[in-house]
Amino acid sequence: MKDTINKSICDSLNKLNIKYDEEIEISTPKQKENGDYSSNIALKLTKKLQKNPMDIANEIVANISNDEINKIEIKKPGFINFFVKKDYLLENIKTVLQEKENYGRSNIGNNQKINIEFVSANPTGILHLGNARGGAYGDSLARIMRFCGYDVTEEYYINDAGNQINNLGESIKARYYELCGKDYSLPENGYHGKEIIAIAKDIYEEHKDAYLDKELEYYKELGTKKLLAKIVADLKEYRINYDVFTSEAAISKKYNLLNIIDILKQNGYTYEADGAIWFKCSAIFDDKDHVLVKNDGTLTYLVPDIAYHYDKYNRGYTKMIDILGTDHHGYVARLKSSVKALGNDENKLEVKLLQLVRLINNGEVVKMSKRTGKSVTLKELIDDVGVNAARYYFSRYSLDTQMDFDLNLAKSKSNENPVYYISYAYARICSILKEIDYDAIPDKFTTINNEETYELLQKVYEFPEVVKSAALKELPHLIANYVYELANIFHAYYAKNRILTDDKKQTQENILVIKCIRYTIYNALNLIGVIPPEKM
RNA sequence: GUCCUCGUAGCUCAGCUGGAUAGAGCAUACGCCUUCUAAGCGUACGGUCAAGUGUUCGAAUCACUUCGGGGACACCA
Repeated sequence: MKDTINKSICDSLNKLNIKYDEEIEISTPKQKENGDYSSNIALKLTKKLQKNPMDIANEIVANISNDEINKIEIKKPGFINFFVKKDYLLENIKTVLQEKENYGRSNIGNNQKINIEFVSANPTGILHLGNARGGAYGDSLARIMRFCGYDVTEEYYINDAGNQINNLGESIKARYYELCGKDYSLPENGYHGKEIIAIAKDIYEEHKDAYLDKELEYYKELGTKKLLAKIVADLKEYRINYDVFTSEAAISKKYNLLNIIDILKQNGYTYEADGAIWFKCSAIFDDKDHVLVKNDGTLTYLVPDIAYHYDKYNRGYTKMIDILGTDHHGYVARLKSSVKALGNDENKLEVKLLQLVRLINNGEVVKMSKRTGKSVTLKELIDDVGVNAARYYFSRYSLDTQMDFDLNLAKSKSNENPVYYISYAYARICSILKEIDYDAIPDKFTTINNEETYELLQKVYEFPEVVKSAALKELPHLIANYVYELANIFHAYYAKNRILTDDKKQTQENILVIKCIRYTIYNALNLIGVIPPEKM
């Protein structure tokens, strides 16, 4: 419908010989008396034409003729308001019923290759709340973009090398020795999570003290393997299924990290100082240089990360999205610098920063830390409130809102989570359809004529646009909010209108209408990883 | 100290490439179940959009300043 109005305005402008290069904005007014659609084109043209906007609006309107439009009004500063015939809404019912679970799908992505890397938590512990947020965002975005015709790869980067894995190994070893009654102190930066103790216990139960002479390497490998398996299992339960897991160790093998440093050197972005090799990233985007090779000859974390992104670039994506916590924000400039220093286009790499989730316990902020093991795990969250509630909860806010999370409150109030409100609408529809179902699509709808139904259908009609907008702006929460609003309109409609009536034709058409709602709710929820129940 | 980010109703948040009277939910008060699920619907109450200045036909939205919350500033990752 917007297209039709857009075209009408364009035609009118042509007739008037007015040139307007930007896209004409057509919006849907909040107040009903301001029409179904509205344009501010006259206001935009005031400066250019040096004329009163009301006069411009009048001229434009005088040159519009379109039989899909009922009437056009011009309001105060110069808005042009369109009141349109509702036939397109009835036509859209047919579209929804034909497209079913594909309603809302589009091909704006044109098969572009997109890589979304998210969570990527080190395998030194299990996933916690912050990962739940990043996970919900990344996976929902992937689903939305796929629905819009992008070729999306969901990727997890495993930091399975370096210092923190040494610490992991040491931590497990220490716990194992403890169980064997031997003394072995936990490293200063050791991990204190329950899962670490559990791994040590497993070793002890299986081998008693026979493994005391095992090398550190054994503990490292075993720990990484077990924790990663746990992470993957938790993610799967959270309805995230990655396409690719890339391991830091594998990247190091593939590229020989020294070669990466050599390329940086050849491009003139390194220098030596204090016995270390530095990355001259301040010459690009960063405000400080950083060390690549420490004076003891070992590499910093930066090198494998640079190699990893180099590898991603080699895989030919048109866009790569990294989702990181705001605590990594200083890292972005470094990373982008490295991309550019290696001769790649840094604009293809987009870094999304999510505000960290603060955990509240008994009214006090708890510092979450994997090292100390103080946090709420993803698994606990899922077990306590369910996947649907958790996914919805984290999908409904934009990434830059700071969230306080109170697990007790979340548990006690889980019924207040809007996901139940939406599910309830879905279940109500399913329940009616269990009574009577009807499939045949009529050529013409003859019984639909009340405002609530049109409002409902209008919302359904907007769904594909909302999906596109969510994909382009990379904002999954638009979907979460949309489907809530749809449920809201449905509940109001349901309260006022009987769906099963004495009139057969009317009942049939009502059934078709609520089926549209059902498909739309289902498709929308599916995009944010929520599966609505048919019964509540 | 430098940089980033956030500040909208009592609470949790939408709205942000500038548009018309700033929206929901929760909480509070009051209504609505003989009929398809009351996990629902409706009404009321609630706002100097942190403060200020600027940009312009028009600012919650953009720019600058100030104040407040959070975060980052390692030869840790």
